[in-house]
Amino acid sequence: MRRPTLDDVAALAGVSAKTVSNVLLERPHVATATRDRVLEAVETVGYRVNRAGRGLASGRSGRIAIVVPNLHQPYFAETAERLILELAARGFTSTLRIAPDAASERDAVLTRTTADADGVIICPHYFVADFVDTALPDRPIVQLGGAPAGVVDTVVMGEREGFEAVTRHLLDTGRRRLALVWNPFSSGEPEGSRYEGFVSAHRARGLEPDPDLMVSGSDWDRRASGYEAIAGLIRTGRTFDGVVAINDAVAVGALRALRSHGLRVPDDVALTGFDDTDQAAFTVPPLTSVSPESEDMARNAVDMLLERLNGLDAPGRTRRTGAHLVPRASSAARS
Amino acid sequence: MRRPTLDDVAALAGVSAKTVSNVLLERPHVATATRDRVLEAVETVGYRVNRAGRGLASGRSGRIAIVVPNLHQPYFAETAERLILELAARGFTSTLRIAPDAASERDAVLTRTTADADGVIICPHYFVADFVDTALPDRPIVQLGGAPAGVVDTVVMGEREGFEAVTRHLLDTGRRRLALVWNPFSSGEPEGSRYEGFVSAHRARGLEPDPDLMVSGSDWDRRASGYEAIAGLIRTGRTFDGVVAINDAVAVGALRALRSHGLRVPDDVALTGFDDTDQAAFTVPPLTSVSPESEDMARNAVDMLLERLNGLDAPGRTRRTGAHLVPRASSAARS
DNA sequence: GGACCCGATGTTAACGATCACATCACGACG
DNA sequence: CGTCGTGATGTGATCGTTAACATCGGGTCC
Repeated sequence: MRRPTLDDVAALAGVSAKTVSNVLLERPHVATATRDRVLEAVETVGYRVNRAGRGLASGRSGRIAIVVPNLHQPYFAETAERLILELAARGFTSTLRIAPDAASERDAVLTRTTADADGVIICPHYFVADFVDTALPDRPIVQLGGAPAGVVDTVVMGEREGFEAVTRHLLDTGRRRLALVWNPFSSGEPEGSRYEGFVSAHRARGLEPDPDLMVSGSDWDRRASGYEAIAGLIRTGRTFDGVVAINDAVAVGALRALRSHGLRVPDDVALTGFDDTDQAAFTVPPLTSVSPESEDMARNAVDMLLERLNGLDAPGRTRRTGAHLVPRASSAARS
Repeated sequence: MRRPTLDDVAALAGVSAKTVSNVLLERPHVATATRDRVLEAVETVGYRVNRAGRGLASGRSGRIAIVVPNLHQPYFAETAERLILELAARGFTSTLRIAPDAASERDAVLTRTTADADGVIICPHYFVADFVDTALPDRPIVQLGGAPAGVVDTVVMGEREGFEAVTRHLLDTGRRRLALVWNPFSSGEPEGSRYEGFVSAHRARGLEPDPDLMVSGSDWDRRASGYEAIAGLIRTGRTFDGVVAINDAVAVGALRALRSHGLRVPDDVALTGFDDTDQAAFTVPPLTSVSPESEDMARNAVDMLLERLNGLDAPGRTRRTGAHLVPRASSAARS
């Protein structure tokens, strides 16, 4: 009951192991009759390739590392899910690395851990691109939703458009004093473009956002942060009739803060999120959000990675994906 | 700039490759001085083991496959996270397989896909243990939260106690007519023990649950199912003052149904979930739930798997973990 | 009709580690 | 004082696959 090897298949098909290998790798120059015979033999003996042997001989593992800060935030879980499915469709295995802090993110990317993996797709939390520039990694890296950096490919989602759309939506349904709730780690570019969308939508309507209404909580946890930010606004006596949250998690926290301070959503305050995570549809009231078209993001990320694996040598590229408003009850117009 | 191999390390340390290997595998009978010298050499040349080579020679990949139906349901995402971290702590890599339907679950378990993996930990959705018995897998399998089956090890969470606790909690805070909301796939054992807990808590108070209040929705999606179940109860004119949901996802759907039908939680109806997923703390109102002590579950699952990998040969074992009530506002006593 | 080319397949040698076994030195013990 | 046991290390083979190159046969081209 030994697990069958290439040689077993070869013997049965009456060819050499190399030919079997050629068939399985879909190499050119294999006669159709031979291929059929080999494939049949594969079936008969129940052969399955030994990844270790292949990996050793080819220098490739066929495995991509996906790095996320955690899986308990729906955005990361859903993104990881999409990536895994997309990679599987292209014949790659994925290994999931959880990198909750900057050090482990660095670790995961720079081969220290996850030594075997032909490439890395990372949803960065801290990733400031610094360490990628200082210590050049030895395999392709694609960043999903971070600030474009020198050497790595980046997929940026339609943050500017998305925030513009959601802000416009609120302004056009009669809201005038909009709060913007960041998450505490917003320092880099991407949050910048979110901010831009927020501002430009105001200006397009001849309005100017109130700087006093742009806040963030301090907590690591995004939802707690959203709660804290809104609680802070209320405590300091600011008034507002709409809240644009930087993502759904922050919005969920904000929602709870609004309710526990007696503000009704959407009657007193309209609320919007971003990412259109699964949870958005099931909050009470359902949360208006922006869908980042995550299938597109995943596909683009994998595309870029595979191009690199196929030998592409170029400076870091950037691809942009779209985003569209998903209106729900949390931002319904006041009756 | 070739990646350093065992031989490079050996040359620098003045020993043979085998000795280096012995050091890295922490084999006995290595002199301390030698070990130190080798480890220093490893550091100097920046050696990292080649998993493919090791895998080929040892017949082990050091990788465990985690199989979940999806990652967008918080319970699965959080469970996967725990498992990954637990495995990482024991020196194992994880590969995540998403198996949304029965066929792919079967596939993932029976080596067809995921050929390289020393073992499998599966959070079953459909898993009826049937196929494991018919086609004996060639590597250890641990089931997390399913019905105990013949050949595979199983971790069952404290479902009976948990449901008993949460039901008792509702009864003791004055609720009398409790609905039980299943999810549509509840046919097997584990749901049975949930049911038992629900019933036994009633009996312990000299009460009998009303069969008309035990319902499930039909939708695949658990939340939609919860929504549907409650909407159905209300539509058919049943009255109840408490809802025990089979898990948090179902509870979230139920919560939305209650609110959209004008029932207040907890004033009109108390509501409880199960799993204590991250989302429970941030619903409005926060959701009373039962924590399955998931660290324990993950640890037990990994423990059992490693025992098998270390050669244990025994019939399928079952380990039980605890569960405790996490009371929140959704089940607060009426004022 | 001979040189050439190219498609199809086989041969040999890695790839980088571990395993089973051999070897060696040294102290203990009868 | 020789034998043996044991701890420490080295030797050679081996894992299953693919890469590089060789080979072989038959058709094409001039």
